[in-house]
Amino acid sequence: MRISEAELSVMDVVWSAPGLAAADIAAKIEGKDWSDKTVKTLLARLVDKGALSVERDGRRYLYHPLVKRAEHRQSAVGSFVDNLFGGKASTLVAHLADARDLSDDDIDELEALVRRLKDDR
Amino acid sequence: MRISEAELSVMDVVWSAPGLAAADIAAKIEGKDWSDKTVKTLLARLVDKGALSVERDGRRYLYHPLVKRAEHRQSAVGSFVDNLFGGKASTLVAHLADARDLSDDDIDELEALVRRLKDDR
DNA sequence: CCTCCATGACTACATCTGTAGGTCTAACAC
DNA sequence: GTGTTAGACCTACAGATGTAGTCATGGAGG
Repeated sequence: MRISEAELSVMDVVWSAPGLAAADIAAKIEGKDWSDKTVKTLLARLVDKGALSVERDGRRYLYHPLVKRAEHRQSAVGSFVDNLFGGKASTLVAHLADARDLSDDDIDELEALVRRLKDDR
Repeated sequence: MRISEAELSVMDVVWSAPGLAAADIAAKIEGKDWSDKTVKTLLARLVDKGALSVERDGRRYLYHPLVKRAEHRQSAVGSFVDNLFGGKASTLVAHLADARDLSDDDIDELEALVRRLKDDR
């Protein structure tokens, strides 16, 4: 189940605040100047795809995520690495360093990850 | 300039062997069971987008990359991090370990990379 | 020369995406 | 109870994408 870029903006809101109605979600979307109709369409598509569930609340619907953000991120990272880097995660990371300046935090995080990985193996 | 998933398979071949004709490229595409027409269409679209250049060779065309693989990877990684991880590279990295089993090689490379990054800062 | 085939050129078409617009209905304000 | 309106429901439509098919044409082979 693929979640498109526009849909992802909607999911982001639902993930961080589950149980909102369409209008509230539309209001909380940042960066995009979308009509509420647009947001409704995206919500409907997400429900269709099984990414969101709806709960009736009087005359409105409240939206809840059916897929977890972490799950989605994981599968997205997986296909991304496969598509662009022939499945080699280290190649991705190498490009990450070029693509954007890694912050000290980023580097620390990487280091911690490496330590964890080495302990595990 | 966005390169779609199918187009990327074509680019992969052109990147690793520039200067081939359409039929040869089609033959070298792995994993996909595409008609040569499909490959031709993708090539045409890539030329349109300015990702490939053509060089006439008698009655055929030879294809050369106009964008470098590394450049494309970098910009793709950039948008990916922005879209999915709010621009935080470390969040991506955190998910990397879960998304796929990293090979020992991957881990070694990661370690080397971290060392380099730490030296630089 | 005439035929056949490899290639290019153009066309096709369903689906997905981004981005809305209209209509209908039920609840809320009076 | 009647008009107003928020929200649901359906429809629209252009561009991107995946996946090909048809037509024309210039060389290669006989």
